[in-house]
Amino acid sequence: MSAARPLPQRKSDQKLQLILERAAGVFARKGFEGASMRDLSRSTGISLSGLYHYVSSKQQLLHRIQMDAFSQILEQLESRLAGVTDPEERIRILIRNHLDYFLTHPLEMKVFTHEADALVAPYRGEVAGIKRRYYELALKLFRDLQRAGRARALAPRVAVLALFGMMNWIYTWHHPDSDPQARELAEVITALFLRGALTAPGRSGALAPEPAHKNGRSSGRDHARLARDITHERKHVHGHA
Amino acid sequence: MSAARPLPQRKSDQKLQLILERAAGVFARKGFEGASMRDLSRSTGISLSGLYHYVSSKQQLLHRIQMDAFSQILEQLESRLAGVTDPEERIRILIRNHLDYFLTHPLEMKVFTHEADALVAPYRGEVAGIKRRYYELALKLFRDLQRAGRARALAPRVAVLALFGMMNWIYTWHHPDSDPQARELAEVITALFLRGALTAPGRSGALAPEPAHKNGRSSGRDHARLARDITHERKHVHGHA
DNA sequence: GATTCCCGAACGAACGTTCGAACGAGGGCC
DNA sequence: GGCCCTCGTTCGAACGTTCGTTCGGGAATC
Repeated sequence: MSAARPLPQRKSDQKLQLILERAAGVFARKGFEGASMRDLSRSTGISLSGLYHYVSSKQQLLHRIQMDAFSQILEQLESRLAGVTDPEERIRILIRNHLDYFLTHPLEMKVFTHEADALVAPYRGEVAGIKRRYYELALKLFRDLQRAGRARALAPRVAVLALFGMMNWIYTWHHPDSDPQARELAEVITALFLRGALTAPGRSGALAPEPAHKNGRSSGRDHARLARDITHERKHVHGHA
Repeated sequence: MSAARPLPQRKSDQKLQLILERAAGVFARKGFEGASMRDLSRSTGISLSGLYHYVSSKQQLLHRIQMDAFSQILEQLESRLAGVTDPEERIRILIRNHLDYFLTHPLEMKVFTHEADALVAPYRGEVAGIKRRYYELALKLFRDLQRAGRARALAPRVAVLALFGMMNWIYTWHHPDSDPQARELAEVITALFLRGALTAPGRSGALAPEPAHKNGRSSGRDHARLARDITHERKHVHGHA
């Protein structure tokens, strides 16, 4: 999982990797347009002009971050899908894979989710291409589920994009030290997407075809946590009370 | 529905309204940081310095747009909920109301969805406050559904934010002239959120407790449309082939 | 001695905002 | 009517700052 990306050998590769990491952080915090190359210079310790030895422009830097992230997530998904044939299980893998990458690379994920429109002419098309491959794969997965007679006749485009909405929106509210991790998050979203929030209408009293684990605490806790998250001023990164 | 906001009387109020509308458009197209007051000057026909007669700063302009949008959506929701007691129906109203506003004010919706973090100190808190009220209302609606024994024991915070994810993500892919309008969109999302994508496991052959209307066309159409949307270069506003 | 790495200084452009002067409509006063 | 003064409105020009990027020249490495 962490050895998927070839470790940088040469020293200059390491420095480029540092730049990419810090750039993802700076872009995530201030937005692509709001972040300056001087911010990045400060964050990396490399002089402003020194950055241009590794990167040809700010645009290319964003392009590189987005391409790396998408390539990785797509590649990992394809490898996890290999050999699995059950359509429902394949959807579960898609969700789990997306959230795994999301929560292990929150900065990169925010950048390629939130700054999808910031790229211009030459770079834009390339990112759009890999993004399309990803969405088309998801669409195919959903159609296979329908074709197997296991999914409702919902418009596949809307259903799939709604699913991506659930997942891609997470970066706006997820706090790693107080919110569920990838496993539980994937369980909730999978349950919602596949079976919905309602209990079966017939046997409304006797539920529990689902795991239903550790969710008795629908007390005031979530309430207070949500309120804090929505209000959260920009500074407080973690260290929750 | 359209007469909810008092029509501007005085001439200068009309001009302020024009500025707010165009600013929403400019911010939606270029992002808050990426848009300049000179862009807005060009878009309104008002001179750069002239804008500052109506607006005290760029930040205050964004603040005003976001507050107006959120006030309107929340106010309309509360009025639509009045008198309705069935928990499931109240959730349906929330979804329908959100999407109605979304699709009638796509620019404003994108601005307050995408630029939620662009505001700073004095303005930030106020927007956070009204946003919190909205999220807390949604959370209450979901808890009521659970308390009535009609919803699964999912973590309410995650479930509600997943629902908002489905809806708020729409601005990234929805094209008004080729995608479903609010009614159908609300139906799909409501169906997903409440009942999920899967058909009931027992009677997998005989489906159709849902309307299932006009979804026989799971042909290559959606596929092609999705591909186009994901790839869409910045220019092509409409006029789809 | 060539190549890679790195930086201080500067470039021109664009940014948000301010300033002072002009304009036009309106009202009281002669 | 003619006059002045006011007030809401508008603008060109400029302020100081920050932006992305470039350039020329040094150090370090092979």
